[in-house]
Amino acid sequence: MFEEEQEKIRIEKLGKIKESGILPYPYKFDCTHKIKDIRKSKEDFIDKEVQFAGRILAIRGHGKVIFADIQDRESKIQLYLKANILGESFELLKLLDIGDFIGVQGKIFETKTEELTVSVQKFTLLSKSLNPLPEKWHGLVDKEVRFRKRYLDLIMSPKVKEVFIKRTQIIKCIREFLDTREFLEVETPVLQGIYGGGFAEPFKSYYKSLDRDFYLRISDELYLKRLIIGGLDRVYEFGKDFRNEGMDRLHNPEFTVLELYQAYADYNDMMQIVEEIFEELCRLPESFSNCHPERSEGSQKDSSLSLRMTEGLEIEYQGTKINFKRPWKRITFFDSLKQYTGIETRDKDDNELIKFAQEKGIPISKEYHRGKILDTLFDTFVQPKLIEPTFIIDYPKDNSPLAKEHRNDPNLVERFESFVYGMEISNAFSELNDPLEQIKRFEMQQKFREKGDMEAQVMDKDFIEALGYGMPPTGGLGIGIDRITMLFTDSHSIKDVILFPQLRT
RNA sequence: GGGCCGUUAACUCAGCUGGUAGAGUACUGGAUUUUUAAUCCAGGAGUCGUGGGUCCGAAUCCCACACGGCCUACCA
Repeated sequence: MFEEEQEKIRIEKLGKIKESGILPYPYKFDCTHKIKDIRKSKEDFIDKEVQFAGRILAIRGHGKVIFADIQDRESKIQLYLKANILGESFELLKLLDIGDFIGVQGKIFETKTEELTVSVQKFTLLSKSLNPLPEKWHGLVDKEVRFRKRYLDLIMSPKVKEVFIKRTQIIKCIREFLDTREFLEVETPVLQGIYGGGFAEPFKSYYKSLDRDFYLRISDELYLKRLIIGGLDRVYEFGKDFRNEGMDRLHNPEFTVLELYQAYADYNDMMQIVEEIFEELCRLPESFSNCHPERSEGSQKDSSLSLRMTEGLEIEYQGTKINFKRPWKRITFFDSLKQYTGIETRDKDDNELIKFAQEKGIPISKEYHRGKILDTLFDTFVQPKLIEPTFIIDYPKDNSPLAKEHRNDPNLVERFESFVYGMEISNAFSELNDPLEQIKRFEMQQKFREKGDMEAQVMDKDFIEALGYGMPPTGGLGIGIDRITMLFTDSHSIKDVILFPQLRT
């Protein structure tokens, strides 16, 4: 380690720093301000003394004067370091490098080019860096390195920082929304003996003490419902789910989901919650970009990419304007299929459907049960067309073993999924609370499983027992946090909104 | 799983009709008291992803592998 030319030079500098009795890695530094505070009301700060800290990102030497740029979490400011102000310590600047953390004390002023600047009276090394940072102009471009060394990405690109700050704001916003409505935030097991609540292959692990296989959860559903049974009435959990499947632009093997359950509510109430949450998210302030200094013209690929403000209830995603004004469009599952395939799938038997799919060049295995065939048709013909926020409602029973039968049609369940820009964003039911019916549904899944559908859900007897004690009518909802973060940060890939996305190791 | 593209200095890239490497940034030394992709002068820095093959000679051509990107398929 640290055997590159530049690293050796820095280690030599580190030695000199130590020799001169300076701690290269001191313990703390008191800041009176953050850089964004200074930028936000710069008139108030002119000639004022401030003390703050950050990482050096650029150094421009001019003999007896040195300019440097220093960056903290939200912002950046220029330092003016002058020999006859700093005296002897001016020489120590030679031992500093781009990448080092320093604390500074100085007065705010504007240069003749109107750049907000700190005239430094005193500086303190807070951490000596040994590795050189990526190039300042192009930044870090290589996507692999960006994901593997996200810290470098964050240092080099304000846009990336902005995305992840936004992500936190989104979660916080939803949490406040739910807390206000007296939902209780809870935590349920990630390690589960029986996985359930969704269709997916799990990650498998092994617990030595119990000599038993365990699974990483694919969903929080069955545990949260147990809490509804327990009388907690309104619960939610932000959590990671894990699915042992491929990864692409929209899928990461571990991903963040919000699930919430509300007693005495149904799926119509859940639709309203989705609409309201998105309305809140559209109102989130841009707290970051407007305190970051403008980049110069023609600079950096991302000068034009700074997160766009939402205007009213409209966002722009990948060049398309999307409006979240209530009410969102609602179409039943079968109507949407009819609209986009041109055929009434409800009237067709399985063989006719398979034939139709094959004529359209969609590979469908003969073993598919009806639900899966319909699902495939939906994914192919309908989902990509759902750009504007849309609720697809009233799904066939086969694929929804945890949803309650539709009040007007025994072949359907009260379920919806919401789609935006062709992406599935949420999934919700009027929850099935009839224990005997739940047994039947699990048995049906068991049959699918025996026929080779390894994603069919597994019978969970303990859950049935819990249901046997009585669960009130309940509405349940899951929202994909990664995907809504993509929407609100105009990110093309899920990897752009997960700090450390899964990569091959 | 399939297709296309990529992997060269710490970073961003050039070099690819085969003759064993080049620029900018960064770094080092020097000049410079309002610069901001600072500028000017000088300099150091690369087992050209890995392993094979063809050839007198491979960053360059061929094969395999690894990692990545985009698209596509699967998986909700």
